[in-house]
Amino acid sequence: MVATKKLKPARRKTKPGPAGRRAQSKQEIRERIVKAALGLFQTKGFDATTTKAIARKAKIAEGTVFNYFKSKDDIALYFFEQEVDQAMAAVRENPRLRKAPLEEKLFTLVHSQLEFLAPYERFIGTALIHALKPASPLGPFSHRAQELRHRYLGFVEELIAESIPRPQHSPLTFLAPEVFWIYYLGALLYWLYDSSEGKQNTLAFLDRSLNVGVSMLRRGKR
Amino acid sequence: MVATKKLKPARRKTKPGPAGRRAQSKQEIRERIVKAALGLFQTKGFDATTTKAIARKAKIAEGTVFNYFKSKDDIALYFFEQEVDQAMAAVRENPRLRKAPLEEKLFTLVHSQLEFLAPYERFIGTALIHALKPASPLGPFSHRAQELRHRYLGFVEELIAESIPRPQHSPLTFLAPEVFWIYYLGALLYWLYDSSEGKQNTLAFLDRSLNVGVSMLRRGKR
DNA sequence: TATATTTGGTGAGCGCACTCATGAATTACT
DNA sequence: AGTAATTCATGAGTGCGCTCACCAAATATA
Repeated sequence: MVATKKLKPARRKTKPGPAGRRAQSKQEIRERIVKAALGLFQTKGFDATTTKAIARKAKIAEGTVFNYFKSKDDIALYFFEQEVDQAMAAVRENPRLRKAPLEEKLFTLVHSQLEFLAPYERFIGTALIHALKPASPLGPFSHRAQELRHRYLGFVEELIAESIPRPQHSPLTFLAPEVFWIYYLGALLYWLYDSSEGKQNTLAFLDRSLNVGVSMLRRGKR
Repeated sequence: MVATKKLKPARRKTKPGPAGRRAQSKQEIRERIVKAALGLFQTKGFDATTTKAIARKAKIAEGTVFNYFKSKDDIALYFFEQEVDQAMAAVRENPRLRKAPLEEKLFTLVHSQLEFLAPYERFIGTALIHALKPASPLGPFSHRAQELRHRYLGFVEELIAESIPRPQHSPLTFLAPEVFWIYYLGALLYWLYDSSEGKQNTLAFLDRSLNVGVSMLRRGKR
């Protein structure tokens, strides 16, 4: 029963400095984890990145990662939350867009998302593959990602509502946000494989397809 | 090559057992695995079912499971393949449907799928949760499930093509199979939570929504 | 029948994501 | 200040899905 175990006294690196308060340190560690994880995701891919490696790079114990994120998928999800929030804010806070046509708002939305993702292209690629696996808790239709998706769809619905007058609503209008969600996934794939300079092919594709889509929405009254 | 024959005391190793042929045994084991897995999925849920338990119930070693299926997800996928194939066959082989309107064919398709799934409701529930996780390799958008999804979408596209004349094709028609895929997922969820007798609410929902959807497709020309 | 080749079941073992009892560092209370 | 209460980093441990070297049984070849 009595195990002669090497009990290493848990040594904590006490920063002698005017050590930040708890909350401060918490925020800092959270950022260290995200930064370490994103770096590894980008260089090694999502699956090949272990939580142990993330912890090592963030200079914390492996278990600590799970004090901040419920799962490895959650770390990636956190990143996508930032991506979506940032893009929605970009649309909302642009006064020029206030009275712009719907297709322009949607273009800005997707464009902002892609800009945010740009530095992490490799990560996005591996994460998307991972996410599209039928069992992925990170997937674009997953339970875990539901809240984020819901927020995004709600926002798109809002944009549509303020551009398409009520009486024109058709069953298609009701489905539009869902369709747009799929559309965004398609655009992401297009973007990932777009090797044109500055991803201009993707931008052109967005422009054209959004025009077609929105005009279909307008015509589709009743 | 040149045989230096050695004479050894003959060792009879042949077990008098009714040794089945290899192929026969293979098929049998495969079925044992599927049956054991489905049983456990249904009673304990997908996640809570371990491959060890499946092996134990199928009376084989754990490793053997992976000689027949690449992963645990693949076992579930195999089940869904049967489901889809069966439903497509039900539509194809029903002569009455030959000249029936599109909405009727689609209704039969989905209805057949639901009938097949009926005895495994609990399993479907847990599997769907599992599958909708962003990282699930079983998920409805996963890489692994891609082939099955492709087959299904191709079939739906065929049905649409033989009902909607070419010149009426619009961008919407192009997207229709993808939309229908989402629609099917929605219907599955509806069905899972439908506590009405004989799931009649789901059937009514299917009837109404397919009528609306198909007529939209017809009107949406050009 | 005797020997060579192939098939495929086996289960210990691996690396993984994730858990948990522990106790040190911090905060709250007096 | 001292002391109690709380927070939370820690890392060995757990159980998982899955791999692999092994070798017996089945089959092919003689």
